[in-house]
Amino acid sequence: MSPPSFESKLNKFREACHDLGIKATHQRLEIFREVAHSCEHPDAEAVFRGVQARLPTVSLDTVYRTLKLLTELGFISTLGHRQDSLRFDANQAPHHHHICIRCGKIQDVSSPLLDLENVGRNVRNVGTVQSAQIEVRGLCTSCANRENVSMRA
Amino acid sequence: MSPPSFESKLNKFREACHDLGIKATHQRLEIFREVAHSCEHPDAEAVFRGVQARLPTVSLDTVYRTLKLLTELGFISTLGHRQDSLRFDANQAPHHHHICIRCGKIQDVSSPLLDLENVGRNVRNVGTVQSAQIEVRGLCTSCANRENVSMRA
DNA sequence: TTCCTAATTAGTAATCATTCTGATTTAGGA
DNA sequence: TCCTAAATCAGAATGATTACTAATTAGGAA
Ligand SMILES: [Mn+2]
Ligand SMILES: [Mn+2]
Ligand SMILES: [Zn+2]
Ligand SMILES: [Zn+2]
Repeated sequence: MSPPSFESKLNKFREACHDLGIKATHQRLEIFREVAHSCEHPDAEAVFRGVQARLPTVSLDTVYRTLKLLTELGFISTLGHRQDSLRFDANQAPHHHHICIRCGKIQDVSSPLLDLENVGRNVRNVGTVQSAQIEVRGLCTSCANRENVSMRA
Repeated sequence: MSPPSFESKLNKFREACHDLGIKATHQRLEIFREVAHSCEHPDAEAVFRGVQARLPTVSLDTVYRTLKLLTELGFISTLGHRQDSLRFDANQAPHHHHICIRCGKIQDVSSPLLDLENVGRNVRNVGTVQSAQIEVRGLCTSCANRENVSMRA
């Protein structure tokens, strides 16, 4: 099965807008088009520049709002995860991280799953490997427990 | 082998300062101590507050400068990437990324190495898994080629 | 101990991605 | 077509970070 065409995605987006009672504006459609047709993993500014060629008065704010909307609806996703500020780590052993999506707690995860040779074998065709890190997102045990308690109520 | 003690790391840092001709100030040592003794992956502000308890007149500027120094010297590392902007991806198939440390190019990497069940098994003790993403850093093929050419010169 | 200079301080300003504000436009149902 | 809430726009604000400034402190070689 080939990946769904952009046109079918666009129609899904129109439907979603209709279902949610939000407007399928030119801006929204063009912003989606811009991201969908890029293989560059563009940032908001790059999307803005691309869309500006077709909609000269589009505002950066609209680009940001629409990218957020598309992300929330699952039509696109973001790369990495945004935290409020840069964090520092004195643990220089190779390890990975579990980030709680509720409380923001970051815990170390060590795993033989991902050593550099193993990754290098998988990545050989795109480039060299200097470091690799897994970022796992989910609930930490205390947040997960709290969740369970409230579900039982 | 057990991880190197903080005292031995501290001595390495003192040596590095000596070798580089920079001063091993109280502030630098205390800031290193603060990060090294934290398991919380603190941000600059949190390090600042911690150090302030011992050095009431320390400045935030010094904390930032020292964290940067420690990172550049490889005594600590950073987590997340607050500097650059968020990037977006319309490829909704599960996949990972290779980020070129020279030119910033981001390429898709698909790998059976990391499916959610596999990760979940490894992470069970710290929490639940909602998503997981590998970020591999290294040189893209064109940057790696350029590197080779210049090494041959 | 002395001395030189790097480093620190307080305070302020610049930077840059992102978000907010308030006025204006527009999508799309009636 | 008309109408109105939703969306957009331009520009200002925000917040984390970095970078100044000029005066003061203090590391560490001699
Ligand atoms: Mn860690
Ligand atoms: Mn991708
Ligand atoms: Zn949590
Ligand atoms: Zn490259």
